[in-house]
Amino acid sequence: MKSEIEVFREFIRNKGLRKTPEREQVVRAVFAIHDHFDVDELYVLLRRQNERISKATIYRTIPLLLESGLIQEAYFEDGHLHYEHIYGHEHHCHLRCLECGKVLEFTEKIVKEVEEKVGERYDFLVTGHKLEVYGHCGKCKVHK
Amino acid sequence: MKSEIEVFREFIRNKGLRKTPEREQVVRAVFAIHDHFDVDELYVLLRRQNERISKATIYRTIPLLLESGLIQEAYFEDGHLHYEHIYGHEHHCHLRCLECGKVLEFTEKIVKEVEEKVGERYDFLVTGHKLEVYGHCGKCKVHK
DNA sequence: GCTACTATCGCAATTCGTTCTCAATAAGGA
DNA sequence: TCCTTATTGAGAACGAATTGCGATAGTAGC
Repeated sequence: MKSEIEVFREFIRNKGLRKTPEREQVVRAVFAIHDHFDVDELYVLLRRQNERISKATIYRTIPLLLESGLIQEAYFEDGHLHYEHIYGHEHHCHLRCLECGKVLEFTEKIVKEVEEKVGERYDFLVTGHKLEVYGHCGKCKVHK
Repeated sequence: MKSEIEVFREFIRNKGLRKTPEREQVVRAVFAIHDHFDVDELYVLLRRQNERISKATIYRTIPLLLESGLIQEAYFEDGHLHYEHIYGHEHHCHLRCLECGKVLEFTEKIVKEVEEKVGERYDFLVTGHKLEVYGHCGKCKVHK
C-alpha cells in the first residue's frame, strides 16, 4: 500500500500542480494527528515544529487533501469544520455526546446497504456517506 | 397535535422567557419555508413581509428553536449553517449531489436499528442521528 | 389598568474563521 | 542555467455570527 505522501505526490503530479515542501508538511501533520483536527490545530502543530508556514497555505492545501481522498470533513462545530484523515483507515461513523461533546467512532456495515438502496431508488451514483448518531453518553446520562 | 407556535409558546413559558412578536414571526417564517433555509433567507422573507426585524434577533432566536426541537441543523455549506424545521415531520436523511449541489430527502428505517445497536454497544442514550449520503445524481453522472 | 423591573429589541461595533491580494520566491520544463 | 508562472507569506478584506448598549416593551405585582 502506498504511503499517504506518495498518494499525495501522485495526485499533485496528475493535476499538474507543483510539489512544495509546505504542502508536504501539511500532509505529514495531518497524518501525525490520530484524531479529528481543525486548521488551527494543524497550524499550531506545524509552528511548534518550527515550520514557517502560513495559515493561508494550510487553507489552500485542505481542498487538495479532500480531493485526493486523504481526508474528509468530519463535522462542523465551534464555528468551523473539523476533519479527519481517512486514507488507510476503514470507513467509520461518529457517535457524539450532546453534553460533554465527546465523539466516538464506530463501524456499521448495514449503512453500506442503505447507500446501495438509496442510490438505486433515486438514480444516484453513490460515493459515500456521513452518519452521526448523537445522544447522551454513559457518564452524562446519569445526571438526568 | 399542537401547532408549532403552541409548542414554541410552551417552551418559552417553561424557560421563563418572554413571548414577543419578533420571536413568533421567526417561528412562522421557519414553518412557512418548506425546505432547508439559512438565516439570511429568513431575514429576506420577513423583510418582504414588511416585518421590521433585525438579523441579530433571528440569530438569537435560532438556539431557542433548536432547543425546543422545532428545527435542527441540516448541513454546513457556503460558509454558513442551513437548518430545517422538523416538528411534525417524519425524520429523514439527505442525499446530496456533489456536482450540482442538489439535496434530496429520503427515509430509511434501518437507520433506526443502527441507532439502537450502537447505543447499546457504547452505553449511549441515543436521541437521534444525521445521515447524509452523497454522490452524483442522474443528470450529473452522465457527463463522466 | 398602572407601575416598576428587566428581558428583549435594533443597530452598530466586534470577533473570528476563511478568502483574497500582491509582491517575492521557487518549482520545474526548456 | 534560465524563464515562466504556480505558490508562498503577510496582512487586508470579507462574511457569518456574536455582543454591547441605549431604547423599547413584556409581564408580574399592586
